[in-house]
Amino acid sequence: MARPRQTLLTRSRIIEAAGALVDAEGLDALSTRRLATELGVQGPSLYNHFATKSDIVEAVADAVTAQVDVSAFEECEWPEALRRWARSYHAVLSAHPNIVPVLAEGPGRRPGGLAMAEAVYGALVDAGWSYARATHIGALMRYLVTGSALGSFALGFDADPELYDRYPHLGHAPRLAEHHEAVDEGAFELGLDLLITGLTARYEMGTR
Amino acid sequence: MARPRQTLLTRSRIIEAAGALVDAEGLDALSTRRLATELGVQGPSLYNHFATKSDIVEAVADAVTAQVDVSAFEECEWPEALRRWARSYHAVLSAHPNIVPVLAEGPGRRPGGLAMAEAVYGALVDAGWSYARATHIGALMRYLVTGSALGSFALGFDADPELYDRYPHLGHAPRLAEHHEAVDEGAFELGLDLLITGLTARYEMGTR
DNA sequence: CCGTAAAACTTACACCGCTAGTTTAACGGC
DNA sequence: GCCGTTAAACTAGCGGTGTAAGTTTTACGG
Repeated sequence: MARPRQTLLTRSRIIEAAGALVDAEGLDALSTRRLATELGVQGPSLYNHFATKSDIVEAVADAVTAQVDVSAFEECEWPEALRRWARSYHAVLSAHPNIVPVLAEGPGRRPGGLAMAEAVYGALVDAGWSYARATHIGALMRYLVTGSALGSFALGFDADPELYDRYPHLGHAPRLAEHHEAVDEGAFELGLDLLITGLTARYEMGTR
Repeated sequence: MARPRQTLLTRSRIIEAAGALVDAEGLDALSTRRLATELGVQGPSLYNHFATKSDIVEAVADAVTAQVDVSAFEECEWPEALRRWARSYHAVLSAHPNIVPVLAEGPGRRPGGLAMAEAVYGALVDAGWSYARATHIGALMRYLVTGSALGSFALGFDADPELYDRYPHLGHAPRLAEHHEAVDEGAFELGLDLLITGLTARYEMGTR
């Protein structure tokens, strides 16, 4: 086959298939040949639409980031807006856990990430926070959201019970895996509450 | 060469060389052949000492985790102990940033991580925190430490200034890279303070 | 002293990201 | 309506990856 009468590939079709593959089988399953097969095409054909595999991964990551709802910053006061944004962010990452390692490595220059940073940073600065503090707050929220989505803390302890015999306090650890979703949710919500109430207190004290 | 008169490889020698290689050139530079060359040996010889490459990486990660100082939990009240532990954890990860993605994926079953979890969880439970809350707090601290070590937030914005023209609030973003260490430190210290003062308040209110 | 296990080796397989060059179809300009 | 250019698929192949298999020689325990 040479150039087909109707184009087989599109950037968006590639991103969609790559995202589905990552969601279904993880980042390691995303190879150029495998992705091409999924699209009914040969491996190198992808390079007509993306310069590198990394660009494809970045595009998938950006598509996920774009799903985060930042509308709260236009509708609410900053504390409630932060809360709603963080929950949306958290929900999106929970729906696509396999791409989280890419997102956690940094915002990069993905347009979705930049748009999100713009919304958060802008709202905080407009509310009166200093540039430095607004940056810190944005970074902190990112730590909380990506941390809780990246490698479930509870799921890390799924090994055989005898592994914990030497650790007197970790006796319940193997049972953590059963409730890992509740544990991760609980930690996230606790962190969200501590951060936002703490920030609100500082804000009202005038240390912005 | 067949079996040498004196053994060339040891698990600890391999771990040391792998750690140095990762520190110097990043995770991607760690290939079995490259590591073997560094050790004056052929690639597959490593498999006499480790079952998989992943086991080598895990061992490196564990060696890093083992450097974290948890002695504060035996010497201080829990809030100050959390603070000192988190700072030690943060310092260790800052000294070995290239291995952080592995650590951030979860505690796994690495003995160093388990020992750390045991110390933290045990101290919190002994102080009166419920099992669930102690777990949440440990997870939260991990989010903060790994998040701030994983992909510097500030360094993410190193691109060309014109990238930010469309984002009115991100005008200062390119200059973030200059102060990225201060930004990351500031976010970490702010988060640490917010979490610990918030937890102290809850503790004194009796909601443990 | 000898059998066994260990620690290095060589060879090789299947896969990886990606480059180069080829073929053919679509598109814009005369 | 042809025609040069560009685009989108192809095939072939390079250098690299993790690792399995089998070989050789040495060290060690009975």
